[in-house]
Amino acid sequence: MEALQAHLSVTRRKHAAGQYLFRAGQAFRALHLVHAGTYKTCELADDGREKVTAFKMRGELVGAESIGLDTHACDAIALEDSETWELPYPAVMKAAAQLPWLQAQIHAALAAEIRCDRNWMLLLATLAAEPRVAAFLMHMAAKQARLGYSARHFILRMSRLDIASFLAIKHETVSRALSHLADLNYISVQRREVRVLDEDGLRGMATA
Amino acid sequence: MEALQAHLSVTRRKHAAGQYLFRAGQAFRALHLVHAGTYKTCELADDGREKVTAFKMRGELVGAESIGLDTHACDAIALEDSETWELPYPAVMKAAAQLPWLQAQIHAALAAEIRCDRNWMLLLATLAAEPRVAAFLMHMAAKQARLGYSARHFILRMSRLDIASFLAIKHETVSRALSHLADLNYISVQRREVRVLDEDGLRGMATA
DNA sequence: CGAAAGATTGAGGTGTATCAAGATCAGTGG
DNA sequence: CCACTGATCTTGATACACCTCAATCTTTCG
Repeated sequence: MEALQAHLSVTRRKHAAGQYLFRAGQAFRALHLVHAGTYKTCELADDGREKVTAFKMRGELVGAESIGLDTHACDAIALEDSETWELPYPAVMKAAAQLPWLQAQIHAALAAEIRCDRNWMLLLATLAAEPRVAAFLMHMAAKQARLGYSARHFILRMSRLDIASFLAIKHETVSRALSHLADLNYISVQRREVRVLDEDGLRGMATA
Repeated sequence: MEALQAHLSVTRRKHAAGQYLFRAGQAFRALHLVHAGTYKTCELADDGREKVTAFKMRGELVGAESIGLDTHACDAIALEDSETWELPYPAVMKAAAQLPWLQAQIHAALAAEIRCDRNWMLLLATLAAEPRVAAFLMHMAAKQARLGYSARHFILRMSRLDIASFLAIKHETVSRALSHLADLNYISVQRREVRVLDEDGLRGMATA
C-alpha cells in the first residue's frame, strides 16, 4: 500500500484530537490511509443509537465501508493529533485497473476488514465483560507491537466510554474490569497508561 | 452480478440441507453466488467458540471474507436444499481487470458486506434481546420482499439455535421473545412459520 | 414405531446495567 | 499561579434482564 504515491496524487491531512475526518452523510470521495495517530469510526442509527466500530492506526484504511455509496456511512474522528493520506477514490479505481497487484491489495484489504469485524462479533457474542476487556488489551498490545512500539507498555488513546462502546458494555464495567485485571496483577493501569505484567494471564482470561 | 456468465466459467453446485459449502481451513479458490436456498456462515475460534455471522440468500455472495487468504476463514452451511454458482477467484480477478463495472461491483459488494456487519454490530450492542428478535424478523421480511416473496408470511430456514447465535443471545431467549411478540399480536408463530400481523408494532419494538 | 433433534415454558441464579457519589485530571480565565 | 469548571474515571449499592438448569411437548427421520 505504501507504493501508492507513485501512481496517484496523495494529499496529507492533519486532524487535531476530536476533529472529524468525515461525518456520516458527507460526500464520499476518497479513502484515507492513516499515517500517524489514531482514529475511531462510529456507526450511527437514525434514532441516535451509536457504537464505535473500529480504532485505526498507522497503515490502516479508513472510509472503505462507504465504497459504492455517494455519502459516508459512518463518522471518523481523530482521538489524538493525527494525519492521514487522502486517496481520491476514482483515481484509486483507475490505478487498480492498470495494476493487478493494487487490485488484489484492495480486495484483500476489504476482505480483511470483514474478517476483523467478524472476529470481534464472535468475541462479543461469546465472551463476558472481563474477557472482552482482556482481549481488547491484547489486541491493542499487538497493534503497538506491529508498529514497532512496546507491547508491554502503552497509552490507550481512547476514553473508557469509547472502549465501552466498542466492547458493547458500559464504561463502569470497563473500569471495574481493568481494576480487577490489575488486582490479579495481569496489568497495571493508571488512567490511560497500561502496563502488561502477565501476558499469559491476560491471554488465559481472554479466551476462557 | 448476473451478467457474469458471459465473462467467466460458472459451475453450479447443489447442497442438501446441512451440507457444507466450505469449511474453515479448506483451500480458498472461488466466490459463491447463492442461486437458490439459504446458507449460513459460521465464525470459529480456536477454543471452540463459534457464532453464526450471516444468512445468505439468492443474489448474495458467500466466501468473500476469505479473499486474500489461502484457506477459508469460516464455515458455510446450507440450511435447506440450495444451489450456488461457483466463481473461480482468479478468473474473477482477470475479468475485473478488463471490466471496470465489474471491479466497481466487487468493491461495492465487499463494502456492503462491511456495512451490513456493522449495522448488526450496532444493533447487538444497543438493543435488548426482544428488540433484536424483532429487528431480525423485520430484516428477514425485507429479504423475502426483495426476492419477490411475501414480507407478511414466511418460513424461517434456520433453527432457534442459529438465530440465537446470530443475535448473541440464548435460544430459550429467542423462543420467549417470539412468544411475547405473538402475545402482543405483532406476529404469529408456529415453529418456523412466521406471520407479521402488525409491522408498525414490530418496527417500534425493534428501534426502542 | 422409537429415537433424536428442535422448540417451548418455568423457576431460580448471576452478571451487568443502573443510579449515585467521589476522586482525579485537563483546560480556562482571572 | 491558582481557582474554577467540566470531563473523565473509579467505586459502591441495588435492580433487573438474561442465563442456566430442567421438564415437557412436538416434529422429524431412520
